[in-house]
Amino acid sequence: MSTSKELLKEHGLKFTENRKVILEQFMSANYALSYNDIDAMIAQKLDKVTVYRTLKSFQESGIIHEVMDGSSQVKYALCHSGACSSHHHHDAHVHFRCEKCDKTFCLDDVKVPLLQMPEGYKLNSQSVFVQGFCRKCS
Amino acid sequence: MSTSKELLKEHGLKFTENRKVILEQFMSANYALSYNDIDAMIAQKLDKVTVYRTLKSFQESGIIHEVMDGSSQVKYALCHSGACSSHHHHDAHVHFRCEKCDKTFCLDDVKVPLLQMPEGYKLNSQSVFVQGFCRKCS
DNA sequence: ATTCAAATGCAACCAAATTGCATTTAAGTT
DNA sequence: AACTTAAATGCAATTTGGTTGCATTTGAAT
Repeated sequence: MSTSKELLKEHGLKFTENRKVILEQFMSANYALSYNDIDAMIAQKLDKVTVYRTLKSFQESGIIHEVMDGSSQVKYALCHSGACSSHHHHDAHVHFRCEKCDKTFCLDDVKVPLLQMPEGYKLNSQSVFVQGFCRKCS
Repeated sequence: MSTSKELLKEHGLKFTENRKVILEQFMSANYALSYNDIDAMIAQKLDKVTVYRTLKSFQESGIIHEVMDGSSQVKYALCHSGACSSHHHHDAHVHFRCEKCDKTFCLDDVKVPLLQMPEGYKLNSQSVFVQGFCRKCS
């Protein structure tokens, strides 16, 4: 388990107080966070531009990855695979959105079978998004 | 193959000139369309509110379904299964986004494998989104 | 031809996210 | 420890994607 400082260093990012605070939100949550989630968690202490730019640099350096869950805001979650770096994400896991609590989780354990593409298509990456009720809400 | 008029009738929607025009864009395209795509195709002849509301009513009546492809705009594509109606979509197929031409296609033939959820999760729906190069761009 | 709910278009609005620019700060160098 | 500089930050303004309120028009059932 790295500290926020180590994690930033490992991905080539300068350590700042703001980045530490934002990164720790991800480390303490077990679900994907949107800008609004973060803004609420840090009690609106940071300018929104800073938060958005921080999310972008975290994503570009492979610390977090985008989670599509059909909501109007983009969400992000920590990359756990360790294999993520700049512009090379390795998140072949399943994203699960709970229809009751509206949280979206990364199910790192669920294996996604490799799909067979029709003739002529070349597959680079696949992502699976499922909905239902999470453990707490079932 | 239904005409646009028949298709609207079958889904309980009033036939209007605007709906005909918009629906025919979907029938002529083999890929998912965003508001901007449609606006360009019809040469900005309709108010954006009309287009957005038309898309919403098409979706709610089961004529088109939402396609998430990671782009900033929501896209839609015709429901081909025939099993779609109001608030009951049956689009268990794969969506494929081409990284070169940036079009997103419905691969109706590629079946989505049923995933095994971890203990405690209840699964309601699943959707698969893949990226790569399409037939034309390979 | 009449009727009326549904569809349309305009203006205004809202939410999410980005850009330009001046200021501050982290971290390497003397 | 002070110096330097590129990167990070914050404010204001803007852009983009989409929605709401309301008055007018239109499709299709009588």
